Amino acid sequence: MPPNPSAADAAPEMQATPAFSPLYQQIKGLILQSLQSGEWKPGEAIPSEMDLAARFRVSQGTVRKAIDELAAENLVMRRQGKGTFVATHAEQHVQYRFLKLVPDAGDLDSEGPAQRTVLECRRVRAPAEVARALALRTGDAVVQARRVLAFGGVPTIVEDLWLPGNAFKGLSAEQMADFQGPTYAMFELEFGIRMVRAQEKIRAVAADAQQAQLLKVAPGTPLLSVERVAYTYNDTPMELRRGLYRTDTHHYRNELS
Amino acid sequence: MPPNPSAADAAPEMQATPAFSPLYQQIKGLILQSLQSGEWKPGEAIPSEMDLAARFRVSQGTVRKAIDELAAENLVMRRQGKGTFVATHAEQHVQYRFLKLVPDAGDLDSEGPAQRTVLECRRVRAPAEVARALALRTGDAVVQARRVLAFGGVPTIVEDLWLPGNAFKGLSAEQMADFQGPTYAMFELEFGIRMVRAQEKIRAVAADAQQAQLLKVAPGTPLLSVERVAYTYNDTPMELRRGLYRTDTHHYRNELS
DNA sequence: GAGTGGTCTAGACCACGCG
DNA sequence: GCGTGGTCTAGACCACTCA
Repeated sequence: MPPNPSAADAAPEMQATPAFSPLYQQIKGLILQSLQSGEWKPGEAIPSEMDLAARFRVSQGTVRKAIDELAAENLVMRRQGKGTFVATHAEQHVQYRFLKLVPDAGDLDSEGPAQRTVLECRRVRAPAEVARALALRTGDAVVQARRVLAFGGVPTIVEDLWLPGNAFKGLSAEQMADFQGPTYAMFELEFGIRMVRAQEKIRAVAADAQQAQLLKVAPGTPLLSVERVAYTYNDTPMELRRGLYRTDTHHYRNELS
Repeated sequence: MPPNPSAADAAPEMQATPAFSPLYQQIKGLILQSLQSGEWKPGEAIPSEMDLAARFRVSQGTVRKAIDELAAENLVMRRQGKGTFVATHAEQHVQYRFLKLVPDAGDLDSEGPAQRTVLECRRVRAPAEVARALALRTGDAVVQARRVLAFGGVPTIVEDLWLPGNAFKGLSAEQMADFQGPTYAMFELEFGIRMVRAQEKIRAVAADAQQAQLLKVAPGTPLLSVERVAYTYNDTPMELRRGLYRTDTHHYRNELS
């Protein structure tokens, strides 16, 4: 094995660091490419560690360390005795991977799934702010959707979604309403787009008249504003979502370490 | 080496799982005990991997995996070429490890450190709710403190702290105001208590008259209510903190994956 | 019992920090 | 140049799953 053959070959420009990249990072990159290219679909098993080791001509330990990192980033899931599987938003034991709103009391899943009401879903031109978040140009086509989520019959979340028009051609309100399971699971199945990580900006705001009506609260009620940008592989932003959460019976839970 | 000697020895009671525990987990537990007992102080280096391997009579790789997990939990910090160091809230390049409020624009540290105003700091009897959060009994002694944090002269956070009276004997308002650096760093230095992880419950609330005055906003202004329980080793709760954040110029940032 | 991930070892060598 | 953590290997054995 050449000690460090690939890594930074292209442009020998200014770099204080020689850009040393461990073998296992390079392997991780190769596996990531395969994930990205769709060589293995969400929920499927990827080849065994031995197979991958043979394929890349490295030891099993090196593949193992690469997969360890992918598992830590939730891109892949290991199951002892069975194999390593491509992560998916469907059939994941946590129903909503990115939703951190939990009921104040009672079991996490005692509520069951949310009841969805899709109010709107149409193609529009991206406003400047949306375009910026999605790395598009102002005026590019985006799909905009608005919906209300209720838990146990109580409307709790109203949210607006913006999605790049190119990637989400043909997305309809019916599709959003009828699909069983997380919306991100539908994105995987119907559009082949996998959300892999997200970043949220949280604020407290007062409900305006329309929002208040949708959530059945008094206008001016404080609501949690959660602005989320979700990314696919390669740090490509693929969704902007702005949710308003009622926090009288639920709260946003966060673990710090 | 006996294959699995320690682990669950004490009570052979009902357990569907034979409670198999890998060697590296046991080593991790031993290192954790040493951290807990204060054998190594915050900021100090722990023994090298080779030394620990010799001490516990295992291979370096096993120690390494144990330390890997401790590092992942931010209990310990590795620095290549130098050693492995006990994590500390002082001199950590992120000034405030548990504070996720960031300015909407500008560098994260362009604001500099917060200006603290301690309004109150006294011993009281724990109300039921506080006692529950801190695993005390109602009426036990606790230290209660209230303070305002300002950034660039703008009051942005008002927060109440509750600390177990036993562990924080003698904590004074002056101490809280005068200490340079994060409050959690003071807890380490003055009381030998290290906060290791925390859990937050976030809600949107309306400012009452007093809160509004302290933050110089109109009464009724929506504020982020952040209720944090911070834990030392062993999942022992050692602080309850309730902060109210202005979110007109700042936001709570969260990364999901 | 075969196949998968998980643990453990022992040894070699590399990158980094510091004297 | 030495000691530290970091990488890589090769091989043995263990725990889990499923046919």
